[in-house]
Amino acid sequence: MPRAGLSTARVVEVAAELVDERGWEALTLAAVADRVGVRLPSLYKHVGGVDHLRQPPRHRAARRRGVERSRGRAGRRGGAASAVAGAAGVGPRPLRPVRGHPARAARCAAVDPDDEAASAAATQPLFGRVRDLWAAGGPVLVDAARTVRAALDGFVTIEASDGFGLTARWRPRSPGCRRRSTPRCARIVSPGQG
Amino acid sequence: MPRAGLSTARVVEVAAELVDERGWEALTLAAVADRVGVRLPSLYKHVGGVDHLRQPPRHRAARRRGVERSRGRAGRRGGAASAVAGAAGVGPRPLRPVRGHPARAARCAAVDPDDEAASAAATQPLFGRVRDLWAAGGPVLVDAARTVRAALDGFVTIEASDGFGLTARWRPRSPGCRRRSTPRCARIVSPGQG
DNA sequence: GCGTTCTGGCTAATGGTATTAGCTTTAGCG
DNA sequence: CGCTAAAGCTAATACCATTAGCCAGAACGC
Repeated sequence: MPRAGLSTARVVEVAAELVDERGWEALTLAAVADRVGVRLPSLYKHVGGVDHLRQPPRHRAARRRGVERSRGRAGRRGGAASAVAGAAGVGPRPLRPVRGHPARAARCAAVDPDDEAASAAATQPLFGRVRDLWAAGGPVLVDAARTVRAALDGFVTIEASDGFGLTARWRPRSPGCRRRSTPRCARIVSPGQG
Repeated sequence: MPRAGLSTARVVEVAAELVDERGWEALTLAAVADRVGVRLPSLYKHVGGVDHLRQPPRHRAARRRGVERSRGRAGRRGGAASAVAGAAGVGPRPLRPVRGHPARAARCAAVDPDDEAASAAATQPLFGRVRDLWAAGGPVLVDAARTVRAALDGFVTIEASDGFGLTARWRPRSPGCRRRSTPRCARIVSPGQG
């Protein structure tokens, strides 16, 4: 058996590709294993399970960066605010970079809720955009309505599911380290037309 | 075999109870069947499948009501705006009624995206609340940050998954009517700490 | 260079899930 | 009563995630 040369990062990356291409529904270990050219159980040598692949990555690093930037450039244009907003694609051409890339979207949207500075900085531009659209009225109001509707969805859903609670993070196996309990992962169904 | 006297409405209702009590993760046909006192496959006589139970209900009716109200009371305090906001619990005591009731939350959040009037009316109060919190600054800013972060989550996620597209709706079986393709249901993982 | 150890693959097995097919019983109606 | 349609049921299929345990290749100490 030749080795596939996998790593945790590689598996997570392929999973994200899969989600971007075929949506969250298509994210199964079988699909990931198939794509990296390995049998399914082999993935468990690199990731903790399917939940691991569903988690948005690296809050801690993002948090540190966010704090640094917002300290240095508070109040200015640019900095953490525009950086995160730019990453999420919120702006004149909303969501260009994430449209059709759900995994990337999850990554952008996942700001550490405990980091007030980063959270505030991340979302201020969106807030401003909604306000402007709303004030403008007319045809643009449709965009505003949709934006705020999405806000309501996210707000209600997250509050109702775990109230911005924390979830445990998976770590690679190491000797003497038992796997901890399954992280609490709330799922919502995207509200299409019912 | 005595009959359990089920109906589509009853099954959906029990499923919602289950979600409220134990979360979306616990919503399985087995659990629903157990709770209504019936074997699993029997549920297929009443619902189209598990996706049917996950869909937020009754956009059409909500839409009609929303239009009527927003026509009659546009611009006033109350009306559709405060009705939906009240249902969602957005206000001085945010989300009281839905906290711990994810199914109810999904129901509240699911406004027909095509109905601009209803959508706008539904979400205006949330928008106003965020603006006020933001303007107030200080400790309340945490709430504002979290609220807007949730907005970003919802916005980005929905846009990325189906861009506010429509999904098919399930109907009870009838002779000569084949089941249509599975509705597109995007799931997101609630962004806990990563 | 050789043997040991660790790592990353594998197969097999378990138990959960949704779904369909086809049978049986019940309820309702002439 | 007898027929029919609906509402249960069992059985079977085909996924899925997860764990256990085996085996070969790579890395490392001698």
